[in-house]
Amino acid sequence: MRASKLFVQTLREFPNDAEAMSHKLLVRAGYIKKLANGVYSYLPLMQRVLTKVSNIIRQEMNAAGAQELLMPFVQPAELWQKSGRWQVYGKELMRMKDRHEVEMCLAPTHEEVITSVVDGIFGSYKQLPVNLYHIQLKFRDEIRPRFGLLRGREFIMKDAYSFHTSQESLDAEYENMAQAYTKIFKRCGLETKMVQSDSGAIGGSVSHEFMVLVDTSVGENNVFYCEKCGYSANSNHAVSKLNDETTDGGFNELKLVDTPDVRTIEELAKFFNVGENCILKAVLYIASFADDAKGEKVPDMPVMVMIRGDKEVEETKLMNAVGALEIRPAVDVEVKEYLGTEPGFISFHGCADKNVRVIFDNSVRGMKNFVVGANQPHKHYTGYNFSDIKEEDLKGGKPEFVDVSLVKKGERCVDCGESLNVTRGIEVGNIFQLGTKYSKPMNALYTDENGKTHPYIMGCYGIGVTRTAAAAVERYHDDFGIIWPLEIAPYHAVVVPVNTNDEAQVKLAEEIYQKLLNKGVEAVLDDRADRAGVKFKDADLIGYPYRITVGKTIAEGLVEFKARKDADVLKLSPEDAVEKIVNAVSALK
RNA sequence: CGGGAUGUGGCGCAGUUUGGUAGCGUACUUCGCUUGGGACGAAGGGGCCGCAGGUUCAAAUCCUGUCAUCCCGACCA
Repeated sequence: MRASKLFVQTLREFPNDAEAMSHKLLVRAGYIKKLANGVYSYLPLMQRVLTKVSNIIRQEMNAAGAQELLMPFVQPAELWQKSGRWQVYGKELMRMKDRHEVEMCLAPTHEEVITSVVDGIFGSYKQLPVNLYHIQLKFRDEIRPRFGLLRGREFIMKDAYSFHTSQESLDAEYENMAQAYTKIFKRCGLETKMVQSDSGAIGGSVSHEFMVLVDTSVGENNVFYCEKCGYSANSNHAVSKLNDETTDGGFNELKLVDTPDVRTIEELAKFFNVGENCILKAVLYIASFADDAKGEKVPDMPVMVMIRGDKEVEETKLMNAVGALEIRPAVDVEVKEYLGTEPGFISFHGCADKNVRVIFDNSVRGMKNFVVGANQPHKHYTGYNFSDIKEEDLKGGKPEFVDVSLVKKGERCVDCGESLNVTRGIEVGNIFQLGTKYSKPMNALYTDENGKTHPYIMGCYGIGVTRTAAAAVERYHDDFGIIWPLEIAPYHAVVVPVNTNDEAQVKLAEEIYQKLLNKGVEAVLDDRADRAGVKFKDADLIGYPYRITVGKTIAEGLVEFKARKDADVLKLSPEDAVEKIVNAVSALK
C-alpha cells in the first residue's frame, strides 16, 4: 500500500469527546470515526485489524472443531418471547416494529436464534455434540456507552454455541473452549487471565471471563486473584475468608441507646469507640422484577441487607439472591415510607409485618454483642446478638444468611488462605455453561438412542472482536501512539524515504518495499512528498510494528531499521533489514 | 433517572456578556521554497453558527422549546 493512496487522515490533536486512551488514539490515528453515540465506522486501517483478529479466532475455533455459520442481526420478538427474555432483557434490547406492525429487535446476542436453528436441523443424539459460531454485529442499547470501542452500542462479536446430550460432554467442550480462548488471545499478542464470574443476563451456572489486566478505570471490572493457588474471580462473583471471622463488640448487656444525629458507620464507630466490624449495618434497596408469566407487572420490593459495618454490598450478588432484574439503593423518602424512620437508624426491628425482605450477609455470622440500628429515630442497640431477634422483627424469627458482600483486598483466599490481590480488567471474552436454560423454554429437543426426547444441554462462548482490538491499544501504546502487536497490526511495516526529491532514496525505498511485498510482508511505502518529521509522527501514531528509513546513510549502503516497541535504531544493509522483518512475520504462522 | 457543561467548515477552538450578517489554528487545493521528528511564504475552496419557533429594521449572540454530545452523581445509613 502506498501511503499517498491510503484512506487515512491522522489528526494533529486528540478528539475532545474521548476519555480512554484507546479511543483517543484510534480516532486520532484515523482508525475509526464516530457516527452516533457508541456507534462507529471502522476505517480501512481498523478493518484490517478486525479482520486479523477475526481470522485468528476463526483458525483457532475451527481447529477446536467448531463450525462457522452466520445468523441474522434483525430478529423477531416472537423468538424472544418464547425464551422469556423479551420481558427480562430491558431497555438494552433495541426494539422496533416492521411495516406490518410485527415486533422485531436488533440482536444483542444469538442464543435464541441458534437454538431455533439447531432445533430444525439436528434432532438426533448421533449428530451431537456440535459447536457452531459466527462473527456478527451486536447491538446493545447501553445506558452509558463510553470508552470508544471498549463499550460501544454496536460492536462485533464472535459467539459460539455448543449442544450436548450430557453434562460430561459439555464439561469437555467448556474446557476445550477455555484452551482455544487462551490460544486466541495469546496469538493476538494479549496476556489474559481467566476468572470466575457471574453469568448475568445470559444465564446459566458456571462461567468464566477472560480479562486483559490494565491499571486504569477503562478496566471496568475488578478482579480478585490469589498468587499462590491461582484463584481469580470478578468482584461480582468473588468470595473470600474474612481476616476476623468472629468479632465481639464487647457490650455485655443489651441496651437501647440514644444516638442523636449519629448516622454513618464511621460516626457510630467513633461514638461507641468500637471497630466498624462490630456494627451491624443496614442498607435498604429497591428491587424490581420482570413481568410474570401472564405479562402482569410485578411490584417493586424493598430489600434490607444486614451486613458487617466494614463491608460493602455487591449489587450483582444481591440481584441474584433476590431474583431481581434491577436493584437500586432506596432514596430517603422510600426509607421513611417502608420503615417509618429515617436513614441512619434503620434496621430489621419490627419489620415482620412490613413487607420488607431482610437478608443477612455471611459476613455477619460471627458477630456478637454488636451495635445495630433500632429502627427508631436517633436510637441504636448495643450488645445485640442474633438470639435477640424476635418474631415481630423477622418472619420466622430467624435470619436468612446469603453471600452478598464485596470482597476487599487483603481478605483471604477461600482455597488456600493466602491474601487476595485486586486489579482492573477489560473483559474480552467469556464462556458459559447454559445447561437447558434456553432449550427447555424453547422446547428444543433431541432424540436419544431409546427414542426419548430431551432438551439440549448447551454452552456458549463469546469474544468481543472490536473490544479485543481496543484492549490491545489500551494495553500497548506510548506518548507517540499505538504499539500494535505484530499479529494484529494493520500492516507489518512501513518504508520511509526521507527525502522524496532524492532519486536514489526513492528508488531504494521502492525496491525494499517491493521486496517486502514479494516475501509476504504487509508493507506501506510512505511515498508522500512531506518532510520526514510528518512521516515519522504518522508512523508512530499509526503504530506500524517495523519501520525502515531510507535516508542519507544510503551513501554507506545502510538503511535504518526500527521496531516500534524498541527505542533502538539499527543501521543495517537493506537486505538485512528486510530479512529481519520477513523473519518476524514468518514466525507468526 | 438527577445535576453540570457544551453544540460555530473534517478536527481543535474564539466570537455570545454589550444583537449589525462569521473568525483563528489545523487539515484540504494550487504555486514557490524546504526535506532526518508534525517547516515557511503566497493565493484559494469549504460553515444558512445542532434544530424549531419567537422578539427585532437586524439574531451565532436575546427569549421559549426541542434534540444531541460529554462529564459527574444515583444516597452503603
